[in-house]
Amino acid sequence: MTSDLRRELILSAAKRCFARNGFAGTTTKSVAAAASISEGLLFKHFPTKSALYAEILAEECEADPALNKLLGLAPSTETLVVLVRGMVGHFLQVSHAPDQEEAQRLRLMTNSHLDDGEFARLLYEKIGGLIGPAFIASLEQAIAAGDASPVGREPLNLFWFAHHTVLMMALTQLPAVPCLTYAEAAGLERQACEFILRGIGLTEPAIAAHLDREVSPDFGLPVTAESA
Amino acid sequence: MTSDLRRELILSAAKRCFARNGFAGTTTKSVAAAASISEGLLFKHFPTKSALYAEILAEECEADPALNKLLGLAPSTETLVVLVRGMVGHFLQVSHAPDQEEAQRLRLMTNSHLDDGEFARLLYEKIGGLIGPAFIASLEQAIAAGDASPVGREPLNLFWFAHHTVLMMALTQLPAVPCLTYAEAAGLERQACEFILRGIGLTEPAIAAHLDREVSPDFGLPVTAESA
DNA sequence: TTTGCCAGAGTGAGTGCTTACTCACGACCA
DNA sequence: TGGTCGTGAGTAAGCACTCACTCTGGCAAA
Repeated sequence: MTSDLRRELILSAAKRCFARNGFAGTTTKSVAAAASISEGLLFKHFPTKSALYAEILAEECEADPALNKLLGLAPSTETLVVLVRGMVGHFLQVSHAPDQEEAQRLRLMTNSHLDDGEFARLLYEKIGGLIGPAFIASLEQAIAAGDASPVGREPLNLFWFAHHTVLMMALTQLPAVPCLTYAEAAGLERQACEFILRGIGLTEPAIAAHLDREVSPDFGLPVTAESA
Repeated sequence: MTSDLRRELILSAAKRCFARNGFAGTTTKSVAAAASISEGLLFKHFPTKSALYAEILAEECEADPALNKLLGLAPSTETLVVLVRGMVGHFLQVSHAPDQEEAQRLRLMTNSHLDDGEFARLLYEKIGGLIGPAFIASLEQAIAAGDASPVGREPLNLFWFAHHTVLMMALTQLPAVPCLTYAEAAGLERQACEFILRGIGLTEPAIAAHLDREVSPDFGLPVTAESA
């Protein structure tokens, strides 16, 4: 097997381990076992456990393919709703998605908050830089169109409030037995969307009008930077 | 020194260690050092490291003194605003509070989400059981008074959305270098309150009227169950 | 084609150190 | 004098990390 391929396999296995057990809770032995290699070989590819972890975090900061189509949409109330809806839908799927890719990212992200926060900071900067402008532009358009009341001078904060709400929702659903059971789970996505859209200032009629439309399935996707 | 007092000192020291480093990242040696005793004595009081951790989590589920006055208030729009304002104020103080007591609780809570979630589940049940009814009653009163529009059939979910927003805000501010820097930090508390109050359905006039009032300093307190 | 060689993939039994946990024994006090 | 608070030097297991070694495939010389 080539060195590069082996590296990737190790990184993939290690990501699973670190996401599930945190840095201190993960042993190099367990990573080697997960990658089906000896510990010796592991250390041929990565000089230390820390270096391996650092590389995983760095890798998670890269790339974000499917997000771009969202950001390419023209600013409008509709785009704003699609954005929020995509964000909510994306995070609510985290715990159910089969590949666990997003759950791993959420775990790494949360672990970072409890650690030095550096990884989380990078990711927040990335997310804010990517989605922030589109969010703000659409919110301004919505205000201009009379679909939203202007609230406060810091629309980006509103975006973060929305992000916080759904990220924490996903976090409560992460364990095998969820930490929190929401009432009427069927309508949860809709309820969360409404809460957020009202929170950022959209009017009731605008919310009702846009949420009752069907949304293109293409848009129910990413938001933690990089998609599944 | 009496056995009971020693126990308490150990628990307090251990809580600090576990909160900062998580379970796997904490050594019994470091706990003993933090409590200024030998490891031997530590194991005289607690049979295993796990038992010590379990006791800390169990202890965190107890008691909640200053919260009761909030819950004793008559249901009303005013009470609802006071409640939300208290919740926001409480969580925004978490990272700045000198005693770190609340920061520790937040760390334990977050760690639980990444673990089996059992501790978080207990705490959510407790919080929901305590504050939920008061929140719902006040929201219904607000609707009856015309201060809020009725939205959805599950008001408790709205409470959790609000809780999520502020808990995540606190989490981003936990590391020495915050993960996220909000625009216009001075007005942040106000902005978060407005976001939440709008989100749960309060009308703009009602929000403006109640948020512009001064709030009694007694109410800026707890919400994670048990106060500082 | 065969032979000899070598770079690098891969191993597993180590290394010393740290970990959770124990135990024999002193210090203090009713 | 017995109980219990407290210690510090253990122990075995587990940790991150190393090293001497084998195996394999490709390639140039014979």
